Amino acid sequence: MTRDTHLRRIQDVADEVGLTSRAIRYYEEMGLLIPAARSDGSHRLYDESDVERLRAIRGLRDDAGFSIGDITRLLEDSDQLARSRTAFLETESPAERLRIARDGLDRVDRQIGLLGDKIERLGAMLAETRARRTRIAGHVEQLEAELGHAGASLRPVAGVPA
Amino acid sequence: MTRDTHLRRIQDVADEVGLTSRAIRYYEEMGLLIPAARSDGSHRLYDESDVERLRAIRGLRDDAGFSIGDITRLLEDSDQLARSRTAFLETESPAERLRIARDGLDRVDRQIGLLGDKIERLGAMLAETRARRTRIAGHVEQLEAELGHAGASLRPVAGVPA
DNA sequence: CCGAAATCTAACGTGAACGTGAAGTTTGTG
DNA sequence: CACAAACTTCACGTTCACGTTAGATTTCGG
Repeated sequence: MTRDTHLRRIQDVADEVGLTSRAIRYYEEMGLLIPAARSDGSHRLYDESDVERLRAIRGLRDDAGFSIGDITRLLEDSDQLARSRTAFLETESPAERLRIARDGLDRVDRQIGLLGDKIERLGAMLAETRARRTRIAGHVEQLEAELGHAGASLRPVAGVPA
Repeated sequence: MTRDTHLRRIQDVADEVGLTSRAIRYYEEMGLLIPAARSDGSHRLYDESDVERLRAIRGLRDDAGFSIGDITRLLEDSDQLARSRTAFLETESPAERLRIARDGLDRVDRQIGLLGDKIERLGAMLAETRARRTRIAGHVEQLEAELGHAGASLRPVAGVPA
């Protein structure tokens, strides 16, 4: 099971995912991730799953605007899901499997709910903004028609006083 | 033009929009809004447009997760749009009107871009999560079928050892 | 007009999310 | 193996977005 475990150091990883090394250490302090390994000295060493986790953290922070606390809870749910998956595969009892799967379903449903709510509210804002755009675009079109669609160079129009 | 100018005090407004009075004063410090008036003493007095502006601020903060700095820029664009609208209505020159309308179009397009990007990235996250949900739901369904869809009360199934 | 409640300004306090040294250790390279 | 670059662990500093007194007005109900 020991893979081509290509381990990387902190600054390397930080550069790739767009975080600072300090931020990564901070997330570790907050319990968001533990590096896959440490060197003989004690330098942090990250594997590819760590990198993906950091990418997810950055996405949730920058794109979704979630706080570190929110992210902690979301990832805890994800982690529990992963553990559930392992437990699921290791048990033979269908009843136990069902219980685990149902628990997992609840967790993803919570995540979907959070994301969905956020998207919905943002969508409402976007709709309002688009409505304004439509009105303005209408003005522009009509005026361009009146002016004979003269590009950026506007020449005076007969009958209109300066 | 002097309307039924129903002016309200800060705590009243704060309660309605779901902010604290301190937060409202802070937004004023940051230049986000100036109350419609002040009393003979110097208590802040807000009109309905102020209330709507505060509601917008709260939405951008809580729903979209924008920083106060982001919100400042977004509202500056909106304000410029409003001023453009006034200027638009007050000028007779079609050329000038077109220039104003085109400027407005650029501004709403920027806003739409910001919101759209955010929604798109959130949508990608949601899609991933939904995909996971589908897999888990499949497990649940299959297991429920195997178990004869016994609800929450699980009774032992013949042939399955404890 | 008077007292309680609300608001004012001004200033300091706070939690989150890191930034920024300092001082010592580890690692890769010539 | 020498040595600079990268890393380590503290620990204090900073910015943002307000919270929290403090002390002085102002407003409102009776």
